[in-house]
Amino acid sequence: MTRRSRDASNDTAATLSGGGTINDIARLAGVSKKTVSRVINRSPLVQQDTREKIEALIREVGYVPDPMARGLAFRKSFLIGMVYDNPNAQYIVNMQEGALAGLRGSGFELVVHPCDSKSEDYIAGVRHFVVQQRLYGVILVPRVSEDSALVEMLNQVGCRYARIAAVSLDEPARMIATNDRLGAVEVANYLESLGHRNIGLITGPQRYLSTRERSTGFLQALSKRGIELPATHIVEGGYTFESGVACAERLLALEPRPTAIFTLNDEMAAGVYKTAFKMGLSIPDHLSVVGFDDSPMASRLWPSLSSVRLPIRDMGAFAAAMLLANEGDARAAPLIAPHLVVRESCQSPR
Amino acid sequence: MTRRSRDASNDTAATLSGGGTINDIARLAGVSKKTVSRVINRSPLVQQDTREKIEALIREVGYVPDPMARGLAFRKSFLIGMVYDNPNAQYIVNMQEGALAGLRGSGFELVVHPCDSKSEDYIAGVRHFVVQQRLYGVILVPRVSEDSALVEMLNQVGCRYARIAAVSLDEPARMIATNDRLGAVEVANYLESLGHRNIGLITGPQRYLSTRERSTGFLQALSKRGIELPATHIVEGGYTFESGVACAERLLALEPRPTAIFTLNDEMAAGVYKTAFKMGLSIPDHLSVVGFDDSPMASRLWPSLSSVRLPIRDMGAFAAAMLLANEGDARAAPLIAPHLVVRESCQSPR
DNA sequence: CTGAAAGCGCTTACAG
DNA sequence: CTGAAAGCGCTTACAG
Repeated sequence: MTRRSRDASNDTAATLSGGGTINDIARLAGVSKKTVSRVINRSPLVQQDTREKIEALIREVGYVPDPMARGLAFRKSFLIGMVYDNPNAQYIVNMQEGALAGLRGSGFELVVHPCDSKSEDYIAGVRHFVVQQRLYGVILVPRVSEDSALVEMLNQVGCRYARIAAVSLDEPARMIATNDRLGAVEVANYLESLGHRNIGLITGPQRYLSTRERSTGFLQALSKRGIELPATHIVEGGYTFESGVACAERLLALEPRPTAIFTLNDEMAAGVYKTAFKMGLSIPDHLSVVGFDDSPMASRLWPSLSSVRLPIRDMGAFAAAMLLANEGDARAAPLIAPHLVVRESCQSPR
Repeated sequence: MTRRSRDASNDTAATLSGGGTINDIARLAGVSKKTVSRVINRSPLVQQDTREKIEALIREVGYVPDPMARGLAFRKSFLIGMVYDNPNAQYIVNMQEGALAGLRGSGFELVVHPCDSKSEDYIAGVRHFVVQQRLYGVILVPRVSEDSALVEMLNQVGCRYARIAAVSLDEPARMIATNDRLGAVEVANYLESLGHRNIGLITGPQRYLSTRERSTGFLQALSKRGIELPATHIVEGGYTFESGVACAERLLALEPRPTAIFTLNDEMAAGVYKTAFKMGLSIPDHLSVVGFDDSPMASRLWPSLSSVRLPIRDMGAFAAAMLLANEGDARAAPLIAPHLVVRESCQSPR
């Protein structure tokens, strides 16, 4: 009889559950399933040798607890959601990979939720997602991470979250600040050190936190080195290619013409390239350009574009680890530092 | 008493389950929970008016069945996996969006699983993912979709799948063929109609199905129009930017120099741009270029790159719908047709 | 067409 | 430190 049920559970193992149930382990170990449960959940209330015996058995049988059964009993799933409205595909994919790396070995999986933060009812959509799936927690990617109404809803339904944003917006244990400002400072120092004095800046929409942080960092650092950009040299784009083209047309019509342009993302930098080429200006001979994001395109443009890189994968891994940490263990993420990747798009003005 | 429990279940609704349990609905409707279960699962064995009453109640209360409880009883989760090793981030993000669109309203969610198909044990990784989560099904994206060992494992563990590949590799109900060949035919006809006769082709690795399909379509279509490419004009790249640079150097050293180059992805087309510019060749004046993928970069390059676009979002939606369909309803996806997006990178040879 | 019983594989709450 | 009972919210298998 015991034999029969073992065989049965092994057959099951081959096609369904991947190593029997908690009952199989309990029977094999000669303990109650509650004790096995304690081992699974790392309760300290298990005798050392009992624990080791059970752990060996679990490995041997290849037993993995069923997340749905655990979730049903816990009233929380073993799923982490990633909520995003970021149009930068590489950003999303890198973040996913990082999050999964942070989840590795925990039995948690990542479920994705793209959304449109401009639609009125996107918060209701996220709410439904979180509540129905009883998500353990969610990772909030810019720009949804900046939406306090979203965060309020999550607090209301009791869902944990980790916010990723250009600067800290929340308590450290729920926040990953990417310090975009530091990246922009590095660009300012780089351009100044090359000898540029007549510099143009193309920003994103001012309602974006990233825009405000990057602009502030850039302008303050220039100012610290004695360079004040006149208002004519700062134009607001829309983080799109087309807006980059249009803003570059305005900047490059100035007299004297700026010798360098910093765009707050790579999309707009590509737009600057287009305008410069159309005007017969060579990069970096006549114009130096720096972007932000280090998108795949940056190294494909010709000449290749110097750009600020954020450690997106690491950010995703920290965010995931933060969500899994116990309340007590939770600590702030280490300092995230963006850095400028120098390529071929800049030189000293002539 | 009835009142009290209603209130209680509403409190719960606010923070946890989003609208009570099956028992609440059953009590309110004055039926057994089994009958409610039949309504949820669209069983025909329910009287029309009973069904309507229950459906109204479900809407009113905002009841949504707990996927973990259902999954535990069904022995299958309400999760669809997406398994990929494709380095094209935009492809992945579009596919995710499409899959989610196909899943909308079904109560299913999408869980992602990037992997490295070059590593020896990636199949074990996918197996663990599928078995532990008891996935309902998986979407297989190129190139993992081409791996018959992966598919064999999935059949062995009894997991449904939908494969996306350049050409049909499986029974129609499990396959979404993207007909890459048709896209390449269109490019051949386009270049020939512009008057190009001396054409270069940069392929991907021959072990990739997409490469074989695209190459075949292109060469056959040219042949049909009386153009036979000599072996010197066909070079094998690695689908990378760098390989595009190197292959272009070889092609552009030929005498007479080709007037057009077709690269089997956009990454390599960007490499051709770089080589052409370095040699002082202007695009499209001296050289016409066509890519494949219609990546975001295609429209950002200067001049913008003509490229073949696949309806990736739709493919994802079809794949998801296919997985949810019952065995009987399952039917082949409609014909997927890639098409050439014409931009500024080609003109007649002079 | 409808329902009472048993069970999916875990955990919590309570004893000991 | 360990376990028996009850329960998480559903479904299957069996009756009627």
